[in-house]
Amino acid sequence: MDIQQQLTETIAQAFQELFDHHLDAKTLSLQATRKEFSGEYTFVLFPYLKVTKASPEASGEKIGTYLLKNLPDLADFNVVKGFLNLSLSPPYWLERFRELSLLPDHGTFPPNGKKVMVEFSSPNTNKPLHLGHLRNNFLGFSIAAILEAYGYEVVKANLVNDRGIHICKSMVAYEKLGNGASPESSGMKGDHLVGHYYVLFDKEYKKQMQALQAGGMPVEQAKKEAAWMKEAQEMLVKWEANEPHTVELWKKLNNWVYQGFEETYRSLGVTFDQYYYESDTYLLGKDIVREGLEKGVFFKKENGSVWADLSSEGLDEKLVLRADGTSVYMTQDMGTADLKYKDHGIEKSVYVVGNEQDYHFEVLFSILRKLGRPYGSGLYHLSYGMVDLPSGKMKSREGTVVDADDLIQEMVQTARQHTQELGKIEGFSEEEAEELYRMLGMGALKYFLLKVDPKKRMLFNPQESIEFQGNTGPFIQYTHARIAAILRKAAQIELDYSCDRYRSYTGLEATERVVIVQLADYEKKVAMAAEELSPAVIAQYLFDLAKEYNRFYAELPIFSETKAEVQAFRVALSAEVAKTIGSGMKLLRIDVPQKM
RNA sequence: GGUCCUGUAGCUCAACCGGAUAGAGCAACUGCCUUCUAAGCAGUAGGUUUCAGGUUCGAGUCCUGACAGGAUCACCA
Repeated sequence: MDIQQQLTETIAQAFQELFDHHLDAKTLSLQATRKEFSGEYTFVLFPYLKVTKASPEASGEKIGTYLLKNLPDLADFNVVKGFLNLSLSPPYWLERFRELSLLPDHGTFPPNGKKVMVEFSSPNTNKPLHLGHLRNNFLGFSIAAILEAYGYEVVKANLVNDRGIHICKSMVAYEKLGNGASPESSGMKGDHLVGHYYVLFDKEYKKQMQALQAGGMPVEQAKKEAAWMKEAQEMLVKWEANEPHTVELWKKLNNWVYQGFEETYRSLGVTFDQYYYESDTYLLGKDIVREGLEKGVFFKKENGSVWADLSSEGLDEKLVLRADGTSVYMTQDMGTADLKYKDHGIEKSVYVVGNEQDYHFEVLFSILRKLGRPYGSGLYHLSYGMVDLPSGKMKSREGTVVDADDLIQEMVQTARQHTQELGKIEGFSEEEAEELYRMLGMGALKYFLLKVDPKKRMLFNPQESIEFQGNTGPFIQYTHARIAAILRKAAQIELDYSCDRYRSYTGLEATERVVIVQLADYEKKVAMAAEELSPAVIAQYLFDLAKEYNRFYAELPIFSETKAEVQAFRVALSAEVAKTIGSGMKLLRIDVPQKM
């Protein structure tokens, strides 16, 4: 039985015997003891003073004494104000550590037989990826790993938005100004090339709009009347009508974009199990509209448009089908939800999409539940905040975006420069050094974007760039590399640090105990990260673990320690920390080096 | 205007879902490399948790109301 459970049950017993009062152990909770007090777990007495009919101090003393008598693993207790702090014995912690170190995959839960789909990335094919997409990709890819560790079978899906007016804009500009340019002829990556024409479209479009307005046309009308916009609209109609030339152009540009994306995904290390394309799914969902009408979930207005009335849930009416019978975003999202279920039989579905679409997903999920979909209760929107620049929001048309490819390159370059300045690549081959720079640069970038609570907006300052010291990816990677050096040395001197070598160790320093307590918490953190869909939980945990380990590392000697059992224990402790860092960083999809 | 989210140290972020004296990192300052990697460790300084009420043994956390920032409210995607 878990020690916290033992403690709470014994506390319940104490209440029974000392105060003749029944308490359900499940309602009792312990909290971690704050650093400045001694103990590992704390029981808060305030809520029970009416029962004990004594001062907090006296109550604490009584209960503490009882626990001490009845729990062999408890070594000591103290009462500060209304807080009963409990210290478990060194042998308990040592045993706990031994158990952990014997687990082959600490922090990995057994399969729960359930299937979850994580949809993320989902780019538009009219422009390259930027910093905001990076947050999305890292979140989605990481949460997929976390859910897998938590026992789910995970399908990673990418729903590519490859059609629509925005693509047509790039197509129009390319036809007018492209002169048959290609990635090969221009030397540009495919997605950047297409994005370039998207920007050109916008420039020309603005010019045309201004000209019309100068001629006295109202803004709204000018927006629609501008020549290029009309052409883009026509292009969209032709595309939907399967007009060969348009489709061919569309395919050509999209393929360039896909090649560009593939390259970016490769450097991000992101992969998918399933691709969906909106060009295949945009017509789905109309049958669901029919079904909803029959079930009375939707209703038809006089002009023939179909709506969902969600006012009883505090939402309002939402269009699901236009009067002309064509679909809207909501229609195809309903259809795609069914398709996902049909393809994979998932009971849980996570959509990694920015919080600007909170309302959309609230409505979508509500509709699907009303329709009685079997997967309805397993729908989650992992809503994340925007990445802001000091100048405010990123706007692709205004050129204030931080391009993903550029940023990756800069990060690797910064890592290269930093590492070389520190003179840390002795004995590295050229390839090993490059591999390390990539690992550190990407580690810094991923950690930077993942350490913040996904729900919150975050700020990225390009001037200050991303740090390599303090609460960063490289700090954790560094801790891992440090330990790897210790393990190499242990191997070299053939030191045996298996658990029976340190059984006789009784001292257990405070810093050592702190590290063990932290290690023992790992599994719980994985569960929390999975339930809250928050990689930040893991990131925060790893930083704390690394920090505590580094303190231990600075305070206590290992190889110059004379007692064999102490030496063995400290190496074993180090090895376990490295294992946990490796495992946790895997959940963040960050690689860790053996040397740096 | 309606709805939703956010507001914590100069800056970037935590705070285990109501508990102790609100913690880290960066930036600043002071120490520590002849012993396992100083991308590290120890320390100093930095706070009326936007404001005003309320709930209770106890509030950064819950409720109400201001204020500030953001998102959203299209027969757009």
